[in-house]
Amino acid sequence: MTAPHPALRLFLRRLSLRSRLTEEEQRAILAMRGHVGQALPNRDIVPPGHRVDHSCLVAEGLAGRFGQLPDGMRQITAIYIPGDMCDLHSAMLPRVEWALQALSAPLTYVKIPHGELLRVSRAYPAVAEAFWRDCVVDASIIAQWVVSLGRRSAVARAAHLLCEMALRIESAGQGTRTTFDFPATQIHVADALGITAVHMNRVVRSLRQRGVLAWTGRTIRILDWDALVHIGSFDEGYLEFHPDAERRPM
Amino acid sequence: MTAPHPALRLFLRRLSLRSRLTEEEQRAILAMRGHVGQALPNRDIVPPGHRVDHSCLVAEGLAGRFGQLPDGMRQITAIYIPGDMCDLHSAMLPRVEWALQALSAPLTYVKIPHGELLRVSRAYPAVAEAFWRDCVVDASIIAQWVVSLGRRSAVARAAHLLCEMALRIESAGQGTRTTFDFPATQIHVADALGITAVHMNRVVRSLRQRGVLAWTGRTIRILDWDALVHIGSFDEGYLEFHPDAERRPM
DNA sequence: CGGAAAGTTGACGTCGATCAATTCCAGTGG
DNA sequence: CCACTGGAATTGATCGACGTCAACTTTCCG
Repeated sequence: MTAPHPALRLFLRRLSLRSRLTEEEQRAILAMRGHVGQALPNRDIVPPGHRVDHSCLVAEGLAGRFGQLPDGMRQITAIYIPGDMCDLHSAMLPRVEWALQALSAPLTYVKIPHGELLRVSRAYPAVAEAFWRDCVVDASIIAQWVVSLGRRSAVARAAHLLCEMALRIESAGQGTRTTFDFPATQIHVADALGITAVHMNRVVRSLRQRGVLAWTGRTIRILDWDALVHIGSFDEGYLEFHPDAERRPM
Repeated sequence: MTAPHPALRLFLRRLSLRSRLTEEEQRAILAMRGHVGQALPNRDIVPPGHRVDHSCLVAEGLAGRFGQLPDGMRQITAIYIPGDMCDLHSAMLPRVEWALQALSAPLTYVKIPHGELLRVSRAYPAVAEAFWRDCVVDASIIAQWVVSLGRRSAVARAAHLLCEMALRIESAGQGTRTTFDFPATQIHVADALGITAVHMNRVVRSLRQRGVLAWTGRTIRILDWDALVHIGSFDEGYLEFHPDAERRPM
């Protein structure tokens, strides 16, 4: 038996942030088999309108979930970091209506067949609930994006997203909340915030000039965390860290 | 044994749109016990920042999930119709960060204890997956809202939402896609679309003048479905109707 | 060293916000 | 039966955030 892929350990770490799993359940998750893949930005890893039979686990880099409009405009509806199973939900709804693309060059990911995921989740009810809970956390994050897009200014939206990414990256052990690798372009972030690349640039400039942010190349340094939290009126509650003692199946 | 509440039958109907359940599993769902509640708009049914021990199933009327900002602005992140279990996800994450409010006067709902939901889902893996899938469908809808808020104009957003509500209401057996009861106010819809009530009114006027929509009192009549679909560049795929033959646990 | 993609900046236009009335309507009490 | 009331709907005038268009510069990578 070969060693599990490091990305699976990250995935287990993410699950363990919100769900308690026994040794055995953890072993079962780590034992899932998959195929490693690589991808470059601007080409679909998962194309919309098709049926998929596997979920993609980010191993290295960033991935984004894209909604497309007939006029060519696109909107990112989720950003995934290492340890995120981008489309765990496709195990329940295998016909997908969105696209998955790399936001970094390169992106490394592991394709886990739905068969593996369902086998483990059906063998261990606690794993099924951990997967279910993971999807719920994803939905909770998307709901916050709705709030941002609906009611926050462009600068506030940017600040909020940066806070979110900082904490998620920190909790995944991929950096600290004030200094982390962020290989996406301003264009990608603009597509996530629902603004144009031009305006995104002005937003970044504004945050830079206020001495809140330093964003050079692929690294982001947050120089004034409290200010950023304030600008984005950020409240980390929705990220749902901290597993709950009562969440074990009986 | 008393008869199950009619709302439970609607809920089962909703689940059955996407998941296949055996007779026994269906009976187990219908056997869940709950307490009926009523609510008026503008008062929290579920307040944010608290732990809940039950999920709310809409029986009659409309409910909305609200995100709140410090400055008092609010954004609706989901609209629920009869048969929707508003916060089924709270069974997995009982500490909620949003509020639930009535969008109609009155709203009737059934509070189902998490204990009941978890008991049934742990007894029947297929039910657990049906619940999981239901949450995934909710997330899929929210993701479309992100696309709307990020990249569509106000009129397009309104048209898209109306199409969505029409199909959801039709599939719940509460009307047809062209004529249905919609007891929410323009203010509520504005809060869902991320625009002001004033502009919402102009949007409605525009759709009315184009002969697409008639919205009088609590009834909506869509006079030109194709036009509405076109204006909102609406594609119903994300609503995920039609259960899938391969979705049964083995 | 050359080319493409990303980043950056300015000028100008527009969609939707804001402010401020006014009208409509259901419910309520006299 | 009618005045009264408060929320919703409606409309106009004005303003500002962000989009659009069009350069130009920097960075990256072969």
